[in-house]
Amino acid sequence: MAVTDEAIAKIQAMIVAGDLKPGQRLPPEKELSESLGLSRSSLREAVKALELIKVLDVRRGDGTYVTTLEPSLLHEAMSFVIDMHADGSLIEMFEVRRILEPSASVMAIQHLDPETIAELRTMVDQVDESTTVEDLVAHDLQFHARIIELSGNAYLASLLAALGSKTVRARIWRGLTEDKAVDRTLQEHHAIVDALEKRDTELTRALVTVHVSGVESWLRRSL
Amino acid sequence: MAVTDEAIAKIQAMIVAGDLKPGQRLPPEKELSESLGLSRSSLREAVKALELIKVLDVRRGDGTYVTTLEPSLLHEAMSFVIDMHADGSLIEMFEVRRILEPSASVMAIQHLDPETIAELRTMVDQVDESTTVEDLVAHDLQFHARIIELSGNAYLASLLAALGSKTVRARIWRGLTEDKAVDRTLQEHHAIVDALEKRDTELTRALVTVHVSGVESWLRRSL
DNA sequence: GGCCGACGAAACATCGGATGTATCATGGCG
DNA sequence: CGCCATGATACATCCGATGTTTCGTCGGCC
Repeated sequence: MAVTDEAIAKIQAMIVAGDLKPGQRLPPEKELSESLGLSRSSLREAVKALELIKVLDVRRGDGTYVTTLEPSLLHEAMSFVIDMHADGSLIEMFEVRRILEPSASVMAIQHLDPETIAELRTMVDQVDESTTVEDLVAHDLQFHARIIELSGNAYLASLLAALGSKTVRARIWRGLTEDKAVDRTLQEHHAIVDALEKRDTELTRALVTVHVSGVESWLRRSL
Repeated sequence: MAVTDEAIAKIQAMIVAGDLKPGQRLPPEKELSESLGLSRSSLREAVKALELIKVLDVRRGDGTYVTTLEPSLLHEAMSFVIDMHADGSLIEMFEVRRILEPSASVMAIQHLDPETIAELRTMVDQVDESTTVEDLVAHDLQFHARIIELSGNAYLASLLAALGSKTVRARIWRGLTEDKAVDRTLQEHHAIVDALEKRDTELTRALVTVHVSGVESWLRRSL
């Protein structure tokens, strides 16, 4: 194994072992490279790799820090990969979303309070047929993200966020709007909020499933 | 933005745009660094980062290639992050698995043939109470992986593979075996194969849910 | 006494080149 | 025809120099 890969493994090990805690600052590059037994250049390659997946946070002129290592990390690491795939694999990603999102929405019911319901309703009311495509995409993203976040499971939220990443969703919407499916989507969003408010788990699950499946079938037709 | 980050973005863009296709070889480091307008050292940092998440494959003495970019890429990117978390977040990860795995198993029914059933059955029959812990972990991993693979959705398989990664599962098993839950696990594996053979979707879903939940509740109790 | 700006130390950013090593294709030799 | 030596190519690693950013400190000013 290359020295750089060893360095990556060692840094990871230090984090897992707790020698390096979230938020903690790493020794200077020179120092760390010496203690790990490699050159500064090679160490920098290792650090850069760990920075890409958001494990380390390099602050120029200051130092290198371990990030919070929260579940949202998954989102970062995944979206980079997902954004590169897309297109042919969109259907498979939607299948996964169709499995996860209904359950996530049902889980959200446990954490709902009147204010949150109101917040969701306001969100849906802010858009109508006259809204621009960009705003619609933003709304859809925000609406689903908020509900998912309420599931209380950060990993779940992170996965779904990655699956519905901006790039991917924008591509879909561009096509969808042409078919005038906007009304239907907004209607469904309304219905979902209603079901959540009633704390109706079965209905929520069904509505979200239908909602996601709708886009999925459109996708299948148009490919 | 740092030149290295720009380079990462440019390479990613080239892949998305199709200028770099899977399997294709990149220009030599020197050449590419010149055309991207940075030094070889900096380019190497970019390449190393992309190599960590398995987007690029560097073959010493030969050249750097774009990988196949298959969905299994997700697994690589995710497990690195997941292996670093674990412990406190295990429950949340199991919640996600409990949502995904039953559906994946049901999807597998569509792709089952007699040979595959036999394969699964052999797998289960190969272990009993006298098996070592290591072999049990290996069996469990293999059993679930095989079923998941049969779902036909590579992203789904990749996600579940990452969630049930070796490290994570090994930790669980170590504790589970102490509670003599091995019999129960094997019994459940048998039941799952039976349900799959009968192509009973409801039963399969229920059995897998119970199976995963069993570990999950044990986890909750022991934390 | 407190605020603010200048200055210097610390740390990362980037570069260019030198040297080592693995891989592959080629051409000669048996 | 097949095997092996060899050279070209390309990545691996290191080193040292220089630029840029950030932060904390120390004075001076209000």
